[in-house]
Amino acid sequence: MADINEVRVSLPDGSVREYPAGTSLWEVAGSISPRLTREALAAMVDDRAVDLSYTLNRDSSVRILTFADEEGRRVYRHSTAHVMAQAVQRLFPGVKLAIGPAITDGFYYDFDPSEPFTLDDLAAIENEMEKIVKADLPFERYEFSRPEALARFKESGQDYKVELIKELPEDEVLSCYRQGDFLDLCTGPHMPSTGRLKAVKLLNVAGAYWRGDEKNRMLQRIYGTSFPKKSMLDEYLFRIAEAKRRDHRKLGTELDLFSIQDEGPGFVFFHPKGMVLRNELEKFWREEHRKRGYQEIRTPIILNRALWEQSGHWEHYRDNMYFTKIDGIDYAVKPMNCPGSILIYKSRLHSYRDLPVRMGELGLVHRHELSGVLHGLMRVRCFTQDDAHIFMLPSQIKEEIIGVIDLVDDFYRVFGFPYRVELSTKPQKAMGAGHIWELATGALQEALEARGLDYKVNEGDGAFYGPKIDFHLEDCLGRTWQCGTIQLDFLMPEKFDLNYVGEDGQKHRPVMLHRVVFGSMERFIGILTEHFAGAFPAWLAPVQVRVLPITDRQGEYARSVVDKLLDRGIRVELDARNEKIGYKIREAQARKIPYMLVTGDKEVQNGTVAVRRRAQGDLGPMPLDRFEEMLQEEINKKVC
RNA sequence: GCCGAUGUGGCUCAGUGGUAGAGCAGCGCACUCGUAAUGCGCAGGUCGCCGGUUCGAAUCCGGCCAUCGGCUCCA
Repeated sequence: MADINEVRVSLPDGSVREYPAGTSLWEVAGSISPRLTREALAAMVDDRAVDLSYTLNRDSSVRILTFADEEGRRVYRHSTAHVMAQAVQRLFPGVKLAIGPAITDGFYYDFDPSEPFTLDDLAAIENEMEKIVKADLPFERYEFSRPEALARFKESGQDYKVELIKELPEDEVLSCYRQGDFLDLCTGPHMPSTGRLKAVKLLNVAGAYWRGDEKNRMLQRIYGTSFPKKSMLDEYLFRIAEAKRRDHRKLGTELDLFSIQDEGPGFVFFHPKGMVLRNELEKFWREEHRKRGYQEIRTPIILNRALWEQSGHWEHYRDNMYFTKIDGIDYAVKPMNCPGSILIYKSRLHSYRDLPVRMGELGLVHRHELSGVLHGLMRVRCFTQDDAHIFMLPSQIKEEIIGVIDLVDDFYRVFGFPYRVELSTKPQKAMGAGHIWELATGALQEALEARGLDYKVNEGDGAFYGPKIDFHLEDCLGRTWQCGTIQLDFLMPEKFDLNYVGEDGQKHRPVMLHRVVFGSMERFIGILTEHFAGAFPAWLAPVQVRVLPITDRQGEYARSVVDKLLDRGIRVELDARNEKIGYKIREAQARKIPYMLVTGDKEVQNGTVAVRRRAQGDLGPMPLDRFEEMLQEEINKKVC
């Protein structure tokens, strides 16, 4: 039995240690290892994050947090945000403070200054922060009652803090943290002192609404990040630079894949090379869907307003739609493909024996997005969904969902994308009764579990007509993109009075499933471009081979090589320009063409080609047939 | 839509009140060359658009358009 003055502390490694009551976490860390003492930032005590100065007065489980822990990083970045706010307040007296949380790779703080910050201000703020770091000011925690806190922040004119305090529960004890001359309302915890900050970088300034609501005042947000080692910061900055280097908008121009012109903001022009990519993706898509029992359809882009009223889009989606009039009658440009698909289903009678009916459509949809959110191929105003609608018996739900999950898995595997799954439930602005939503959500959940997939639940993030499973794929820089979704829908069949004839000869209601795999062809091409940094695998590469004669003596032979490959369906170009071979290779590398075939006198004489592979360099000479065989296999197997 | 920044030849960028520049790409000529840049020459821009100030505007002012970074990961 432990002494009443002793507390038992269980540590993450399963060990239990005893300390005198009143021992601080600082001391606990010290008793574990000197390294932990150096690196400790805060701690988790019984799953609550606290400062190292926190003292233990009862048995607890303790985990000391360092930068290696997710929670530790949050503490580190949040403390950095406080230091930045202190620097800003010193340089811009009278600036009002809003909030300053840690985010995934750093932190931000929202300010309400009299003048917007400029990029030059950032350097000055960084300098001032350095002084605060050098001074190594301790972070000290204070607790206030609500009235005390209110009085304090009212007096210093911190209106946003006052607003925050007013929203907190009446009886709550409020905490503030002070470092030197700076005091901020904050739950904490914080690192022990400002001297722990080693590498800080302020990244950019941007406008942000108070509480993210466009009805509120626009504040000035400063983004930054921090690390305990300069090398870690450098690595992070390198990752940002790498992402910039891979930007699909830049590569799209360089590789002549697509453009977006002032004449059509948010509307993409696909150039011939981009079209090759698109067509290859579509070819792959069609083949895989055919194998899985899908039929392809195409429905009109403009349809009568009455259809959209019936589907509920008029009520729920009007703000994002474009409208037109034909012969004095209202029409809408489709923002989704489902109503069109439904009209095809309804065009004839269906027997239960026909179900499931799987109708795929590469459907062009238009959606009005705010001008400020447009972004290359990733966020556009018109895009092609690789859509499909499955009409099925209620008893087929689970099997069909599993079928789609398998399909998505197969697709992403081809490109080498790992992915995460999320389940989104009933939103605020939803159509239909609660029990139907429960039924639908349960079916999705069951399929996920049957398939043994881990998933995260997003409460309230579903479509207005049903819950959904989202697939978020991860690219080579660790960024995630939402692509595939599966949405279960009991409502559209109701609204459109869909039915099938059952075994009993009576009419019954089918269930509908909406799903996409690529998501949008445009966005998927953008993601692929960044993922491969423009160096597409051979099966997708707009140009697969470029033939490079060394002098114009080999022009005729090079031409015959090109013709032969063209004849076999290879995408090949000839570079017959009067340039040195090094120059031609350099350019072909820059265009990220997978294979270069150098043809000089030796090759003409032996009837071979000297193969150079984009990634590996010179592979030496080989007969053209052997090269072609090798390339065909690489293309057929979709080697990445 | 809102805040801030930006807009100069196909691309990347210089030029802050006095006759529009460079590199790359393109075209021509010479060289006929073996695995990431041969040399010389030529052509190419109503400086995003509209208006204003001025003897004079890419440059200063106003409006518009487009692009870029953002617009709750909540003390």
